[in-house]
Formats: sequence, structure tokens, C-alpha cells
Amino acid sequence: MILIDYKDPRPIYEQVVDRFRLLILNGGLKADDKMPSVRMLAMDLSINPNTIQRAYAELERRGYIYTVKGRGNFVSDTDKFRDEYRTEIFGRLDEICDDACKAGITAGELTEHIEKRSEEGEKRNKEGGNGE
Amino acid sequence: MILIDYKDPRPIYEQVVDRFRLLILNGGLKADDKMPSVRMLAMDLSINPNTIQRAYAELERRGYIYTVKGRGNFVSDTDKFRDEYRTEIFGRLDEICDDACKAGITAGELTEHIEKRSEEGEKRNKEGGNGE
Amino acid sequence: MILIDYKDPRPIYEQVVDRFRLLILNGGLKADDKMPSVRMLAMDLSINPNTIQRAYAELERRGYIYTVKGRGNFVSDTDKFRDEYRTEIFGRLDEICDDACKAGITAGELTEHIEKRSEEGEKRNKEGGNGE
Amino acid sequence: MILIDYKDPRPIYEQVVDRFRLLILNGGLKADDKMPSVRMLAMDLSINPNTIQRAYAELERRGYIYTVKGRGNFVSDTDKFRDEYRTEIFGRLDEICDDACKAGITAGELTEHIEKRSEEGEKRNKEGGNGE
DNA sequence: GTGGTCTAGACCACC
DNA sequence: GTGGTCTAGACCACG
Repeated sequence: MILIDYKDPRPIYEQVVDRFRLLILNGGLKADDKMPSVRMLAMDLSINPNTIQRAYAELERRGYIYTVKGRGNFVSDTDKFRDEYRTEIFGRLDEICDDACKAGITAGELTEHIEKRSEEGEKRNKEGGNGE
Repeated sequence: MILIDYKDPRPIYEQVVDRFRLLILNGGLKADDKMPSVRMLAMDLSINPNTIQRAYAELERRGYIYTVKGRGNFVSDTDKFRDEYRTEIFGRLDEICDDACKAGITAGELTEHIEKRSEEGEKRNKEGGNGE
Repeated sequence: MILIDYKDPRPIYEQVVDRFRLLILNGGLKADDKMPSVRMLAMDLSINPNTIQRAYAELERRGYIYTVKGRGNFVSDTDKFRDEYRTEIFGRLDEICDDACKAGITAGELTEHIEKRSEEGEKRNKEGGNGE
Repeated sequence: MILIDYKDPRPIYEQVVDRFRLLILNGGLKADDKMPSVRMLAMDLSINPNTIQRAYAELERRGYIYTVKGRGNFVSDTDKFRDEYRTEIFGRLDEICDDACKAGITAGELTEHIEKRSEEGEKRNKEGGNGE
């Protein structure tokens, strides 16, 4: 469910946060689903429970999960995050456009690149490829 | 010429590297131009010379500048880096496309967003305004 | 494990890098082995932690080790560097051949020198002596 | 006669020393030939006379040239340096052999590499190539 | 004047 | 405990 890459320079708790965040946004985890318990997950991943605790705290702070004392952690209502995520994506896209502009890349080249990728993706899907 | 943003979570030396990298790629600094001396720049920015030294070492390692001992640091021949930078930009764009896809954003929405930005940019230019 | 030669004109951090590089390439350190901690090694060698830090940063940059924050530095998968090292050796050999040529030394003299050394080495091994 | 490469990380005076050293060892400069005057050479190369002065001092220290006050610098008797240079070459070759051994490269591979290079060199000469 | 290295000591984030 | 960054100040080599 969750994989950690020790060669990834990002801190472990951040990797855990990101993994769950994507799972929730993808629909892999739905509203009110139970999160794995801190201890269990720490055992599974062979990492320090404190690290999981911190990841869950961060997820709760951002509103992705909520805690019920004595029962565990649960996924929040996910709809409200969709827009947030979209905004983030478009924000990153804006940054790229700025940097591209500085490097003399035109908006046309960017859109062309995206369309090409998109077509290739469709082709792969038609051929019955496996998304993962 | 160079500005440091203390709210930026990235280390100072990395900000310095990026600033100069863009200046060189943009043509703001041309081949064999002299870089500010380590000590002078450190004074100007009110930061420690070691931090500038580290930034310059990184720029030299990446081939953006070269050092002549006792004389200073100078900008390298820059052409060969243009392509590298383009590749980096398109790589980041690919990442966004993947993430957008996971969030249910279509390629069309992305291209539309870019085109809209692009048109706004042109309009600002026509009006002769200076955004900064 | 690591020795520093203060008579060596090369900077200390570079000596440290080279020592570990050879240890890793020789198999003295294997993939995912833990490197000595920055502070411990600095104490052992009676040098400043910053100097070790710099050496480790260089090793990481070159891909010989990877860092897990809060845990330490670990040896990377080493196989891919073997070829790189071979290429480096033969490159240095090429340089010598050029210089030898300028000095009027023939290829034959060079090969003869190598063969002689090689035989002496074998003899020493047979006698079971330990040169160090 | 002498070229300086500002992108070479070695100090300038060292480049000058090496250039003259090779010229003398190659026979480009012969015993009692007059060296260019410090001032003239400094002007030609557009560098500081101090730097040439230092290079000449180093060449004199090593015995490659001798100074006659008021007349200039002259090349020493060159024969005695041939052996020194040969020794240096073989010393470097020894180092390579050691490093090669650590990397699991056999003496046979080294000699084979040299012979191959040597044959290629001869072929190029036959075809009337221009060495420089 | 220039850059390069090193030390000493501090502070932060991470586990 | 771990590594990463930064400061302050020193010393050296080079031009």
C-alpha cells in the first residue's frame, strides 16, 4: 500500500504523507475509511512509529484525515481537496511557463508537447497496456 | 543583480546558484564576463563569503563558470546549456501531466490554461506596463 | 580504515573522498553498508566535521553514497562505477603514453616495465610475505 | 611558442613552467639558447611579469635554466634531465599499475592497451598524418 | 586584490 | 543520535 524509498532524499515522513495524499485524491482511500494504525504501519514499513505519527499529524493538520481517540485515524471527506489539488497543479504549471519563457520556449511549444504526450498515452491505452 | 528570499525554504547557496544560472542562460551574463568577487558579493548580500564560495563551487562543477586563481570567476561558454535547460523544463512538464492525469485534469485543460496565460502576457506587453 | 597524509598537498576532503572511493570500488565497502557518521569520523581523524561533511557531499554527488536524513550515509549500488573507474585508468595510461613518446620512450619499454613489475608482484605473493 | 589556457585550473606560472620544461626536453630549446625576456614574454602573453618571474625562478630552481645577471636567462645542459623525466614517467606508470591492480585490471590488459595504441599511432604516421 | 581550504561553533530538521 | 546549513575568522596560494 505504501512504499518507502530510502534513496529518496526527501524525509521519510514526507514520503508517507505524499503517498497517502495521492491515495486519498485518487479515490484509493475514501471518506471515513480507516487508516492503518500507527503501530501496525510502523511495523510493516520497519520504521520508527514516531515517523508515522508525524506523517499522520501532518495529514490531519492539512485536513486529509481526522482522529477519533481510542479508535484510530479516518479519511476525511475528500471532495473539498480536489479543487485544492487542481489549484496546486495549475500553480506549478504557471511556474513552468515563467521558466520556459525565460529560456525562450514559447507557449506553443509547451502545448504541442502536452498534446503529443496525450496522444501517445491514448495509443498505449488502446493497445491494452497496463497503467501501473 | 541577485536577491535572496529569506522566506524561501531552500538554502541560500542554492538560491544564489539558481539566480546566476538563469542570468547566464538568459544572456544576462555572457561568456567570459566576470562574476562578482566572492567577498564583494558576500558583503553586498550581507551573507558569509563561505556561502557564496559554495554557490560558485557548485556553478563551476556544473560548468556554468570557470575559475582563474588570483583573478576571479568567469562565465563559461553558455550555448551548450540551453538544450539541457529545455530538457529540464519539458521533464518538469511531463511530471505535471502525470500528476494532472491522476487528479482527473485533461490535457486539454492544461493547454487551455497555458494559452490563456500566454494571451494575458501579450496583452500586458502591448500596454507597455512593467509588471515588477 | 581511513588515513590522512598531511604531507599530501591535496586538500583533506579530497583525500577522504578518494579513500572511500577506492574502498567502495574494491569491495571493502558494499552496497547499503553504513558509512561512519560525520561526527564520529571527524573525531577519529581529529579533523573538523565540516571537512568530512564536504567529502561525503562530494561522494553523494558522484553517486557513491546516499543519505537518509536522521539515519546516516550509506553505500550505493556500486557495480555501475566499475566501468567508469576502468575508463579513468586507461585514460591516465593514454596520457602517460603520450608523455613517454615525447620523452623518447617506446611502447616496448613501457610494456616491459609493467611485465617486470607484475612478475615481482607474483614472486612476493608466492613467498607469502606481507609488504605492509 | 607558449600558450596559456585560462580555463585550465592549474595556476598560470605552473602552465608556463610545464610548457618550457617540455620544450627543453623535446629539444625545442637547446643548451645555452636564450629564453625570452621576462618583460617581453609577459607582454606577449598579456600577463603579469611577476608570474613569468616566478615561472623562471621555478625553472632555475629545478636546474632547467640558468640566469646571467644583466643578460637574461639561458637553457641549461639538457641531457641530465632526460633520465629524470624517464624516472618520472615510470613512477607515474607504477602508480597506475597499483590503481589498476586494486580495480582488478591485470598487467596483461594494460600492456595490451599500450600495444594497441602504439599500432594505431604507427598506422596514422604511415598515412602521412600531421602530429600536432 | 583574487579564490580555496580548514576550524570552531551554532542552529535546524529528521528519526 | 543523524546529516545539512550557516557564520566568523583564520591561513594559504596566486597574480
